[in-house]
Amino acid sequence: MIDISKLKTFVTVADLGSFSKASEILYITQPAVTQQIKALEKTIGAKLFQRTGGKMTLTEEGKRIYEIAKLLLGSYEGLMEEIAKIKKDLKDTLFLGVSATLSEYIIPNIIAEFHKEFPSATVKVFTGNSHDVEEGLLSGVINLGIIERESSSKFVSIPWLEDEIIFFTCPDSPLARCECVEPEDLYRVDLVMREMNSGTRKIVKEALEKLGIVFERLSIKIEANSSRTIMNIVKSGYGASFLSKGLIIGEIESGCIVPVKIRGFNVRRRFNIIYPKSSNITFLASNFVKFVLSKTSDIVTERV
Amino acid sequence: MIDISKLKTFVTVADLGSFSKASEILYITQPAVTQQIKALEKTIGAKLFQRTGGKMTLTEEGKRIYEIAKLLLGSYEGLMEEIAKIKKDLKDTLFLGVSATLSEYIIPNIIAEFHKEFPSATVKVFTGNSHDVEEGLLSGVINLGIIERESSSKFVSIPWLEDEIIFFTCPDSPLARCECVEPEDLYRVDLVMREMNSGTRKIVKEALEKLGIVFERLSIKIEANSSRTIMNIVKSGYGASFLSKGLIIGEIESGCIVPVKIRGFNVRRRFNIIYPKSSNITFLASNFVKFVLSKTSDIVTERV
DNA sequence: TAGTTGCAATAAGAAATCGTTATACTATAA
DNA sequence: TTATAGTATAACGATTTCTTATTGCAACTA
Repeated sequence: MIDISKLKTFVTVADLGSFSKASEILYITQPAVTQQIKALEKTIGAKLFQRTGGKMTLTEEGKRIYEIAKLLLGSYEGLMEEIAKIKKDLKDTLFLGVSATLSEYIIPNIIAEFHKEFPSATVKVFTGNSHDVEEGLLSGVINLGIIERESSSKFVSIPWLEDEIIFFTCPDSPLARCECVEPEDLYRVDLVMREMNSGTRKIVKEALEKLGIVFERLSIKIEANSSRTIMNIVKSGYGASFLSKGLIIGEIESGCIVPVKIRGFNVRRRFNIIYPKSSNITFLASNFVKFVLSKTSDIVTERV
Repeated sequence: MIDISKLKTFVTVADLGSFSKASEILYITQPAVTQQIKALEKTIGAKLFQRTGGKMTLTEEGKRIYEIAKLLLGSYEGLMEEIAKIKKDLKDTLFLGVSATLSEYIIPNIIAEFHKEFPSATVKVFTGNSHDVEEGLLSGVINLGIIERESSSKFVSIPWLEDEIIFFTCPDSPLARCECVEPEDLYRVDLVMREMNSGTRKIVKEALEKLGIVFERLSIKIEANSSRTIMNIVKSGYGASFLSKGLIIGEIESGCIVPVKIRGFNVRRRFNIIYPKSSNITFLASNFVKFVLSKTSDIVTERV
């Protein structure tokens, strides 16, 4: 298979009429040029240059190859330009991998503000569970992840916002009148829950089991993978559910839903900003981290 | 510098959606495919494939590269086709390097007849002195040489026609009446000669010097590098000259010019068909040798 | 005519590349 | 859970392709 660099050498020699001059331009030694041309001539099966006299001139076959070689080198230039563009684009792009919960309340605002400060930057958000985010980070598809739990030792973790999971129902529900219910009362409530693999569901399950609840005995009548869907279901008068405080704080304040305390139930978790230890953090990603921490430092310190 | 084979691999993987399938088509192992794609991704600075799921699908960057890569591979195909054409053309072409003397009488007929037997062949004749022919053979520009003297040990020599150099003048000249002249008589004759580097001149000079003639004292009034010019000059009544018998046999028979013997002057030389020992003789060249020897075997054996 | 100079070819060794085998990892299917 | 298919990784060997050093050749110059 013919090498592009050999063709480049060939064209350069043809243009300059000299092996040694070509070697200077190509930053290789003259014997390397000789060898490359020789190799080309061998694969083509014809002399490409006339060695007679002071200048190297193309043979008839050399001329035929020259024309096509220039075309091919043109395509190659195009390829390299496209690669340069891609590199530039990627340098200006921040790929965020964010858990479903976060992507719905804090992150949109932060991205909007970040974009004001870095107008040339493009931010792309992948929403997925913690595992997806970690995988994306390792494969390089994602620059920065924000997940709801501690990550493995492969990642650098920066603790960020604290999040509280709240039990809530609609104002019409009998539960809404209680200040505080016992864990066992939950068996008598129709529950709306996040889907099986959800981090929220997992942490709620663990917390309830610590309080002696057999999770499987709860009457989970509806499952959904969207927090907003869940909230709307409860808001419209059906059952109760668990969600991050940040997601429902607006609705609580407007009185659409009512938070209910469960005795002994106190679930707080901290979101972590993570990136792989193995690869360096990108310029944009590091700026995003700085930006995010400065914007939320008051909240973080307040709750730690 | 990006390798064409890597691009070929990339496009194949993209088309098939699988590393292992691509490896089969490309006749390499699957790890080789992995490595090539990885190397590409490293130089481009972006993932080209999404590894999620059963199929390998192009990322956005992968798609951008894919389009250009196909263009480039197209140019490459064009290059390979042109190379194939060149190889075919060269296979059907015989490059002969022939001395000036020969190119004027024997060779044209032989080529014409050879072409009848090998109609698809193209024969190209370079006329030049022995040195030029040897150089052309070594550089590969010429496939077969026919020269007037023994060649160096770098070449295979096949003895061919014997040639005799004849002294002649025009019928009106006083010399024309002599059956045989003495070498010293030449000092009194105006001579027409081939140019300095001519093989004919060289061999005549040597032969005359053996007979005691000081070559520089001869009155060489006209020099020409064309045998035909020389013959025409003598034919038109001026002086005398030396030329190959084959070149003037027609004119002798028609009485336009008259051969004159010089006592002790007997110059015969044998043309040699030569090709480099280092490189193999081409198919066409070998057929040409066979053809030429069969056509002239009667003459050759007769004179050996 | 010999010596100098410029350029290409050759030789030999070092470094990089690339493909191979063997093996590990990771999903999906049974 | 195991089996299987497909990809990733590791290590080694072969090839390629540089490099430096040297030779060869031709043109120019004294």
